[in-house]
Amino acid sequence: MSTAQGARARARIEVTAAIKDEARRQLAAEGAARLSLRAVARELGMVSSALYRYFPSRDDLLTALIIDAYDSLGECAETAHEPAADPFRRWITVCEAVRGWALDHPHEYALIYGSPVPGYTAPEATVPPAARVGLLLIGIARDAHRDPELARPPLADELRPEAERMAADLAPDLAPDLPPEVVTALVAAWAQLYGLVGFELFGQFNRVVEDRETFFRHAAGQLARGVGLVPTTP
Amino acid sequence: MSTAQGARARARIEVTAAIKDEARRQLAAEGAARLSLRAVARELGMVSSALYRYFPSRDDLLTALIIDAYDSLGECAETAHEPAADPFRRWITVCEAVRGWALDHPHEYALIYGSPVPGYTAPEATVPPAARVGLLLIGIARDAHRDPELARPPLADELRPEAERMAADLAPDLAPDLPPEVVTALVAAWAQLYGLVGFELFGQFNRVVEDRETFFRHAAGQLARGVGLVPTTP
DNA sequence: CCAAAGCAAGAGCACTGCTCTCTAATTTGT
DNA sequence: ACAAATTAGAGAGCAGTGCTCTTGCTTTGG
Repeated sequence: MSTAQGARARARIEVTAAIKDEARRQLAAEGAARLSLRAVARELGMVSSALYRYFPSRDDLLTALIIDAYDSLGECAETAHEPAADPFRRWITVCEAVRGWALDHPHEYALIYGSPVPGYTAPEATVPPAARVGLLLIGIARDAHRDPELARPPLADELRPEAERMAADLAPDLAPDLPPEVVTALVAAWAQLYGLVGFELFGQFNRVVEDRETFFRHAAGQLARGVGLVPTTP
Repeated sequence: MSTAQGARARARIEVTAAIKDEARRQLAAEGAARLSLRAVARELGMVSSALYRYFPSRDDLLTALIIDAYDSLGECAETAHEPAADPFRRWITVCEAVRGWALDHPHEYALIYGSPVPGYTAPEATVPPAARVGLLLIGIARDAHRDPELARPPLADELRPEAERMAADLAPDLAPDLPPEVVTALVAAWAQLYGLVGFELFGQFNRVVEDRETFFRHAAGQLARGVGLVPTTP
């Protein structure tokens, strides 16, 4: 007797998982560019052509790994998150979780936030998992800005009219309840966070920054300040 | 009659240049991962093995392209730089030059600031050209902080002792004449600048930021503020 | 002027992604 | 329960890759 879905279907999801596991191992060991379908199949004791029943191309395998990586990072950040703490602490915690995950999974981080594989465009399916960390940060800012004591990040004085229009275009779909300048600062901080992590990960800080842990904590704190999570202490 | 170095030597540098040119064309057209030694040789009408007389491996060709890219970016930033303007304007100009170069040369930007090629570690020769933009930014900050009116970026209050030690370790070799907290802010701004550019370039801002030009200018302005290039206007 | 060094060419190895055909097993419809 | 349809795996094969080695030829330097 077989289960509702039949033995074949179950074998399929098992093999699919095994392929992804082995592919992830090779990814972690060698990097995305050296991930080889044939090597994965070889390691799994199957012939390479059989693998194409599960993933129609190498790019499809990579897409699956990308989605998993986004989810892994998102889950890591969500787990680390302490919703009860104050906004500043929450912000730092999430940022450090992102950095920690990146240091633990450098090749997967490179896969999702490094240069995209040429000719490869991420399908729509990657969007929701990719947004998880961003949503977390938005949530922190949202909670924080219930407190009227907090500073609003100022728009640069120079080109305020343009900047205000830009910020207004930016805000609505993303976080309608937050002031436009906060959303702007948030998006910038989001990108800058990945700049910090990427530079550390890809070796740009070698021989420049020694105590990277402290440096990152400090920089993340400044980002929080930019988003207006820190009360102005004059 | 041949020149001092002989015809053979001249042919060598010509062929070397032709190889790099063709490689750069393929890089721009297809990206680093699809750059093929054989294709370069084919396009140049020579056989692939002949190419190894000029570049002992594909990685060496890539290294040459990386150095050229760093130099191209550095020169672009230095050309755009207006040493006579005020620090804020100088900062913005250099940042926008970096962004512009990145948008014009996406694959070359990905090559130098994206995920490193697996197993590839940049040789020492890449360090000086890679530092050009950084030195430019340091110079701007140095000039700016001759003005005592400018704000010093504050260290985060939370962990000031650690942060001060970190900043002190960071400063000496980089810019001994600048206050440690400025150097810290500078290094962070440097990384964050590349986070902003990378996110735009690699599509992370799709459907999020529409007016990217204005957004970037604003964010770069905030970076300048973080480095203390803007007088505090209370 | 002749040996030494530098060069292009070709063949070849081990590898890659991917397609095709063929066989065997399993699921499904009647 | 049995035939039909679907599906998994195996193998051969194609076009491409980086790279090495050997073979002649040309330029160079003593």
